[in-house]
Amino acid sequence: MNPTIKDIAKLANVSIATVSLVINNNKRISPETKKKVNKAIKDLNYHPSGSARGLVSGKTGNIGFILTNDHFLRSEPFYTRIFLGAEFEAREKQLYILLTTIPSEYKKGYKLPRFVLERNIDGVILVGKIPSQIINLLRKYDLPMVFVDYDIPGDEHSAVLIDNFNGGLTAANHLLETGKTKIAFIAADIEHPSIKNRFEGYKKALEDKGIKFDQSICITDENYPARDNGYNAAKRLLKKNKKIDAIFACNDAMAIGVMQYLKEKEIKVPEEIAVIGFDDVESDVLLDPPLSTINVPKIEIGGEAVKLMEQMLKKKAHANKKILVPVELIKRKSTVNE
Amino acid sequence: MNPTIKDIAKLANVSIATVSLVINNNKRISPETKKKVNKAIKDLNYHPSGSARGLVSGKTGNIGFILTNDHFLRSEPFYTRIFLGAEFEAREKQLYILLTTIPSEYKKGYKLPRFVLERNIDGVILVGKIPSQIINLLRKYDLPMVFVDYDIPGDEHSAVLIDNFNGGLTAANHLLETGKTKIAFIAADIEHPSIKNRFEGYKKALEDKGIKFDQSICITDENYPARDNGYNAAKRLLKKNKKIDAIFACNDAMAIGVMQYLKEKEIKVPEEIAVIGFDDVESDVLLDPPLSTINVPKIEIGGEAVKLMEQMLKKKAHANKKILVPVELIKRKSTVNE
DNA sequence: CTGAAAGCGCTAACAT
DNA sequence: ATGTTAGCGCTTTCAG
Repeated sequence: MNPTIKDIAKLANVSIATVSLVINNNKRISPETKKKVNKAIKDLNYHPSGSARGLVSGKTGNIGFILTNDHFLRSEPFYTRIFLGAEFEAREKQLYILLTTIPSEYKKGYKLPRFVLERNIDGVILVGKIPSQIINLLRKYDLPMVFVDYDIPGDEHSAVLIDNFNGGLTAANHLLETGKTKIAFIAADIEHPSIKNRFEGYKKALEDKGIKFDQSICITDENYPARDNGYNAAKRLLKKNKKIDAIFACNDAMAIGVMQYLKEKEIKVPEEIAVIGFDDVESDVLLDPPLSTINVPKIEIGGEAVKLMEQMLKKKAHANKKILVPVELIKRKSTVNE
Repeated sequence: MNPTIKDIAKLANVSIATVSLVINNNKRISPETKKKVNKAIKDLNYHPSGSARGLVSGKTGNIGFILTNDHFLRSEPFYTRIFLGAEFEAREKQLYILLTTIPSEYKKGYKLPRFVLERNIDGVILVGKIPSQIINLLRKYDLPMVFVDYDIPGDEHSAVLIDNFNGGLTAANHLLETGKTKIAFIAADIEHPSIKNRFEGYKKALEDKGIKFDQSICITDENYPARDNGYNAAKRLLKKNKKIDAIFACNDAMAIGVMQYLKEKEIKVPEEIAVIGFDDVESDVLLDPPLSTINVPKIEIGGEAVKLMEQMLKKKAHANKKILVPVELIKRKSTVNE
């Protein structure tokens, strides 16, 4: 059986209170007893029980990580990598991440994840777009919350956000610099704040160069930002018979679909149509040609979310801190030859 | 504040013991009181505290999921998808997965993950190759263990294993059926049971066709089964100036590297050299030509591991049950034209 | 069929 | 500086 605090107390000839104080590094304990107790702890290979601690302190050392089903199941490892970054940072901080998914659409009768109901977590990280009803339900528990990649209005929450506006701006500027002027934009769910911001950045870049924004070469109503829909959007775009010389896809998944369509139609990338994506997922380099994109530091984002959460748990950060993570242009052959 | 069992007892006019019995579905409770109590539970939106429950029952409802660092950081989402499968199944079973990584190499002074030391889990799933010293440390805690994709000798553990032998056999047979006879095999860490079994399957297929096994076209000493090393292995293979007409890579990551090398050398796939991998990772279809492979049902494997764990926790399964998961040939253009 | 009471392992007043 | 003690919220004998 595992040793308990009593065993340590007995072995070290002190009270359990003293042991507890030593465990928690209380300063008002003499060096000798501290040493004595620590020796007993080491000798018995003692570790305090998480449950017991949790019961009395109300702290579990766990952080909930909530993702919608569709984000979780995306084939491109975008949110997965954010999770990995979070897990990595959590380990450093001696915390654990409990991951769970929720439905993408709220339905009546929906129950919150068990870990919030049963208080198995100290705080919750919400990643990507989350139904507002669920956010409201969650608000009733006074759990620290950190949003990731979802910019809901209001100021009473913390968030780690991607600099989507600048990303959109940079991507479009890059295409402009390579001499392209008829730049199409494709997306799904333009109401998503992240996508909207990318779109705004794109518009701003055009505006700066004095190029008139043309809604007719923008597709923003595909139903999900996946490969198929990228393929589909490219098809729709070219069916219109507009002369475009570049496509800026709101994410790499769609860009990959675009590339596939262009390859089928034997349209030269980037000479005839340049393509740029957004996210920088693993498989971009496998494409032919490799896909230019805007790198989003996914691992870091996960890490930042956990850091922020930890600060909030220690009351070192206000519950409304926002972190804006910069992005970076990655030039590959889908936009520049050589 | 969250309601406790006392609040329910008060509201329902019963003792807390009765409430507890109702929660745990004890049969010797009258339908009326049961109804009364359940109403109170619903009215107050009560959920028992995980910590309190854990403290007294010794059960946490959490399962540890242990992966080595390098597996975790692999760019191909293989183990990640097994994790997703586990998480998916866990949710069904009202369990939570705590993921953590451990070093790939054991070092003295290594401490087990906090969740085992602090008894935050009821059982542990070990995925991929795990240093034996760590396995031994873990054995001291009497936690149910399920191994995944790692076939350690002995019978005192449960495992979910991939049918690697048949996979290797199938892959090689497929190449043979397309008329290839000089089939190279490339791998890293041939001591890994999974890889060894793939190799054995390959050998068996050759033997069945009466083709003599040729060690000189097998490379089994690359240091890690990643893209770079696949590239490297292909290079080494072709430098030898042997006439080979197919390459069977021990996994897709290496196969992707092979494809890259062949493309650079302008060697036609599959006409001159056919290529087949193993795993069926997402990006296979993006390659040019798309990569034939052996599909490993990653999501299912994670799910099976959790199911098995749950059975063990409920004592419905012996602690030495082995599950062998079948694999499937996926024909794509890297081995067959048309 | 239900209740009283002990106790799981720990923390945090409060004493000394 | 250290010990005593009262719970934290629950399960589980044991009585009734």
